[in-house]
This record gives sequence, C-alpha cells and structure tokens, in this order.
Amino acid sequence: MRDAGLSDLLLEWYDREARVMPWRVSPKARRAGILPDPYRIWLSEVMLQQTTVAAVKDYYRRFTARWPGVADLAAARDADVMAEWAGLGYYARARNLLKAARAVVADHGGVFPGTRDGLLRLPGIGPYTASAVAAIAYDEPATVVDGNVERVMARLFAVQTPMPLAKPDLTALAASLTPDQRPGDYAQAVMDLGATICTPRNPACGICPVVQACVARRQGIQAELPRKVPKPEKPVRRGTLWLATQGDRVLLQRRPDKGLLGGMLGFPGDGWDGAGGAAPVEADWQEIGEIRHTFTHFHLFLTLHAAELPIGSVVTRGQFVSGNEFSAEDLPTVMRKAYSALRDNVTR
DNA sequence: GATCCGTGGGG
DNA sequence: TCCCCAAGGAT
Repeated sequence: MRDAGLSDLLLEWYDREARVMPWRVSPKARRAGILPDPYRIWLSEVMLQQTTVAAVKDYYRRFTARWPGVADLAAARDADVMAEWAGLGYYARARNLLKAARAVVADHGGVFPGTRDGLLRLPGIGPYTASAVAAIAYDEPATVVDGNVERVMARLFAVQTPMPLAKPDLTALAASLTPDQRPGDYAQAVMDLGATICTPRNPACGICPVVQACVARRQGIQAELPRKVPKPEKPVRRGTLWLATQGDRVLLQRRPDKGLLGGMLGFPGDGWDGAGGAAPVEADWQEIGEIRHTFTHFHLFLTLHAAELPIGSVVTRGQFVSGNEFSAEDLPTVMRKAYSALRDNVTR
C-alpha cells in the first residue's frame, strides 16, 4: 500500500529546503543522476548514529581528508583511528568501522556490498545504517527508520503506543510511504523534516509541508508523540584515576577492546566499581582533586591521585608516553578532564 | 527484549 | 542544574 501524495509533498519540500552537508549530494545533482560515494555515506551514517550533525561535521572532514577511500582506512593503524575518533563517543563504532573497512578490502575487492542485505553483514551496520546507505548511495528503495522517522510517523498517524513498543508499527508505516522513485532523497527528506520542523519539542507545524495529513496535529497532541516509557534514574559510581608523571611523560594505558571506552587510551584506574584496586606503581600519591562525568547510564565521580615518579620506577600497568607523542585530543572526554586537572595542578 | 555504550547542545 | 535527546548496534 502506498500513499503517493505524501511522499511527493516531502520530495517537493526537500527539493527546496534540503540542508547542505559535507557528505550530501544535492537533490538537483541527484536528479541529474549523480550518486554519492558509498564509503562516504557509510562513514557519515556511522558517525551520525546517536550523534548530532553539528558534532559530526568536523570529524567527518578530518576522516575523509586523512583516509579518502575505504582502502586507505583499511590500511590505517588502529591507534590512529581511535585517536581520530576520540571525543565523538560510542567507541565501538570506531572499532567496527575499521573491521568493516578491512572486510570490504579483504572480502569484497575494496568495493562496498551493493545491496542492503550485503551491507547488513558488515560489523557496525544494522537495520538503519544498511537502509540508509542502500537508499542514499544506491537509490535502493529501502525504508530508513531512525528517531526522526519514528517521530514523524507517530505524529502523522497519531500512534499512541509508547516506544520502543511502537517500533514495528512505525516501521510498517514508514515502509508504506517509501516511494520507488527517488528513495534516497525521500529518506533524507523525512530525516531533514524531523530534524528541522517535526522536532521533539515545539514542532513548527505552521511551516510543515505535510501538516494537512497529520492526525496528531489535528488532535492537538503532536508535541506529546511519540510517547515513551519513563527512563530509570542513573546510578552513581565512584572511583580513582592515577596520574603518574616522569618529567614530561605521563603513564597511559590502552583500555581493553570491550566495555566502557573500549580500545581508547586513558589513565590507569581502579575499575570504578567500588571493589577498589591497586595503584599501577608504588609512589607518594597525592590527591589533587575530583572530576565528575556522566555517561549514558551512570554518573561518575573520580578522585584524582598524582605522583611524580623517579627514574627506574617499575609500573605494573600502562606505559609512559612523552607529551609530544600524544595529545589530549586523543583521549576520551573523561580522560581529557583528568589530564586537564593534572596540567592545572602541575602549572601552579 | 533488556542492557550497555559517550558526548554536547538545547530548553 | 538537570533532563532530554541525536541519521543505533551488539550482545
């Protein structure tokens, strides 16, 4: 079942109002037959997972400047990719990005799988990203369902079921609207609509191209949809970070690939689980302050301990890295905070 | 299905 | 200050 009218209205709106983005081919160029490089669409889509466009832009530019094609990325060092991703969050994305790039080179001759089903088999590519790449880079009529699409569908059809229970219904509704003509532009149109007009709070119904079809608007409940089950409160965790220096060198430790901040560089800690844990080296540790940081599912309070170690000290974990061999920018945000506190303490 | 996994901006 | 949330995926 298909409602041609609705998708046509969205495409006409998109032709006029499409946002300009570094990875996007304009609707005008696309209608002339130009499609974007799947590598770049894939890269942008992975970066955009649960992440705002504003936060992604600079990262996207740096990645594409340094690794212009999938073969370049596949040949990169793990540490370089993780350092370039530092600060963007959800670091499993970066690890899977590298795995996928290497799989494309090793198993697909350096060419991205040409269908949604093929894309789905690559690490880090799920239902959303597979559809997005297939629709945007190949113009395959795949249905894209992200948070924007869910919100737009919930409002257009006044779906009262709370998320995530409503997901299957919203997916079916989105599929019923997906056109065979210009599915790539259509996918981007719905997401642009959700990001700029059909926003979570205070939707701009006055300038919405499909307002006359919106059931929620007719009922005056558009701002209440989609409904969601209340989220549980975030627990508080406490822990310790050890900041060891030796001249201009600091003790850093690569975190294990799985779990929180997996694969990233950081300062040795005690596990932050209340169980306690030994310092990486015996020293005259001094408490220099506390930092707090909030992750997706918990608040963290970290006590910072610093020590200047004599030459020849034997450390049980991590290794000393010179200040000119790494940058604070290579660290995840919580570790940047700790590093910053250390610099402030040393400078004084 | 439920959990885990970051970060920064907006209201 | 605090909560919400953003072009989700893996386990």
